[in-house]
Amino acid sequence: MSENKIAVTLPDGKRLEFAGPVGGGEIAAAIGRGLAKAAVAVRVDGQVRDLATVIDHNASIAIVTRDSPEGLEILRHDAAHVMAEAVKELYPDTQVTFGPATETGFYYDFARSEPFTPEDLEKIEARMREIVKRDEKITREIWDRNAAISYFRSIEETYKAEYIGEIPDGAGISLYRQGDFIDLCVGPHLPSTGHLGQAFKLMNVAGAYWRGDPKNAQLQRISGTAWADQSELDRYLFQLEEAERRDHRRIGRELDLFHIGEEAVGSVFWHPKGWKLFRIIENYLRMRLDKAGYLEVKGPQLLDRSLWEASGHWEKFRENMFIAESRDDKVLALKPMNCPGHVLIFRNRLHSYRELPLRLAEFGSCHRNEPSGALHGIMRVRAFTQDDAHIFCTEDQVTAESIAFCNLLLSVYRDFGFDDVAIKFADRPPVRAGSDEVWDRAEAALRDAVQAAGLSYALNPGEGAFYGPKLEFVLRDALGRDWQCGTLQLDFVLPERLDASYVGEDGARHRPAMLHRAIFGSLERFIGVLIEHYAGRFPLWLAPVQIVVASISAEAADYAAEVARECAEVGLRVELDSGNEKITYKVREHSLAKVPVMLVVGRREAANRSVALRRLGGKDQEDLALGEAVARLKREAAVPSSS
RNA sequence: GCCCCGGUAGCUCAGCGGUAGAGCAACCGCUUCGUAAGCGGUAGGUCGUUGGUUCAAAUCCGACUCGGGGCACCA
Repeated sequence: MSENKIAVTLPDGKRLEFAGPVGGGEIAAAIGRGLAKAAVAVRVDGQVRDLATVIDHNASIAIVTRDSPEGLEILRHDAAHVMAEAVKELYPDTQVTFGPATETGFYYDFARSEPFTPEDLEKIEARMREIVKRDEKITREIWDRNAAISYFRSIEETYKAEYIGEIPDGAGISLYRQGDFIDLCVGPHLPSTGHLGQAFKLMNVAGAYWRGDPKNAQLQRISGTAWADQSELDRYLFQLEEAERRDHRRIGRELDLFHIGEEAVGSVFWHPKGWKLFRIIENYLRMRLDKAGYLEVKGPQLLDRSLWEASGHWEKFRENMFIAESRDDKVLALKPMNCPGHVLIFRNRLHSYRELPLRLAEFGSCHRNEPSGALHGIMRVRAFTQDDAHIFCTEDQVTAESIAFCNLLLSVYRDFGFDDVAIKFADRPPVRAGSDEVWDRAEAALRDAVQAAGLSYALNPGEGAFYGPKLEFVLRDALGRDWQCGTLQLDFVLPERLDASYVGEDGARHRPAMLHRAIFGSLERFIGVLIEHYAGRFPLWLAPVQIVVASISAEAADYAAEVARECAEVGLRVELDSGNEKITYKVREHSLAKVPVMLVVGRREAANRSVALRRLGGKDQEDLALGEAVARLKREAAVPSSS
């Protein structure tokens, strides 16, 4: 009898003994009633399992609750199953395929000849809520593989049958049953559909390929969001609204920064204020690059086909290049990248090892013929400006140059208010140029460098550039969203292909290593990120219009003009509003235009030669002498890292 | 590129078989006013383009185009 005893160890080290094999639910109940209620699964020796799992050996146990990360994932996965059940009830001719949890919810891909309409989504969501109320028990069953295949074939679920056919033979096939709905699934799942709760919402329908391959059938993906409770759901929905309010396309229009039109699909028409912002950012970075020992160059837009053939782009990326023809029948391409041009500049004369590292920088206009579906505002365009540079150096210098670059990049990001930066290391992709030996060296060198810089990184396997491994720098914005902007790529291939060399200490010619690097990636995209990060409320040094001087009545108009002149004289970007609107109207108008500072002047200020300084969104103003206000604003508007 | 949804005045949107409307913005007056919308008036649209159905199309159908949400892509 005593050998049947089961002892479980809880996360806090406490041990519980049971007379025999025991279910996860019973363990939770033994610990406490509250826990039993919140329990959705059990972790047995590190593996998350159904709550009903019977533990028949001594094990370390943790009860997974619905609000834990694992619990939430199970809940979302269940939401997908409940949705599939609802869809099968409402539209029995639909086939289910695959339906996982996502970061904020879940989706399920369905095969159905009729498209799902928004009204269908409402019906499906309503049916899901019913299924939750039915509180159907969810149970796990292990089937024989062939039995499972013929079962799914018999109910005309050909995708499921196909998928099971590819699961390796052996352990049996795990199925989950809830009500009349049976789905192939490894689990784990909630004890019953009632545990899902009602904090979910269907969001949209979209196309998705079976197994992500465009050659396969296109399925209909219904996605939703699901949370542990209603307040979490509400918070998420509010976040979505906030993201919409900050959408750079909306703010770009509201602040008159740029527009995008069908006359130039995928390109940006920069308006005066947007272009001012662009130039502020470009000049800031130019200043940083000058200080960091870069040399700015400018290469041609159109380059001959032969160069792209030599670089390898013609073979690998021609689909994405805009091709042009000259009148003497030469074929040229608009550059999609700056590197071949920089190599041509480098090898235009012989270089000594004493000149290395040589850092050639360019604000390079690049054109890439992106698929139409990929375009998105100014974030993903066909014509963009890279803050590109190529560092030609010896292999020995790679580490030091990489460290210097990482530090420069982090410092630049900080100046823009981004303190949270993640790094990914992308190693060799399946399709690549260069031998495995070269890749071994390149990957090792880059990894050494990032480690030497004292930075931690996550591996991003197979995502390197075709010519070399890369570091990707991902910044997190005010809404917690990630944006990949910066990159550092090590390349031993292109110098070889385009025959770049330098004369070494030994008098012989050597191949330089080449570091491709960008901090913003694309100026257009980075500006889009900035707009959303700041919700259009730029810090003073970035704001296209820093100050509006607004007069209260016509009497103060002359003085207002003088104030504006004083501001402009010290280099502040200022506009004058001495129109005959009421001050409340002016305050509202310039607040909506997100101008950081208003200097309000009326009869009183004109008499005292002072200004009332009002900050964007502020309630009260500060009365200052004109000279003091100007001096203070000038100080505040200083470009960071400029002194 | 693929699937679904959409395109009405500069912007936000109503109209959804009987021939185009509102608010804001613009323009013109009046108002000179102390911190997020003073008042009045005027002008503005071949309803994305194009073909079809109909006595009649912004409205129904097709194609194209642009945009949106995804998928795929992202050197």
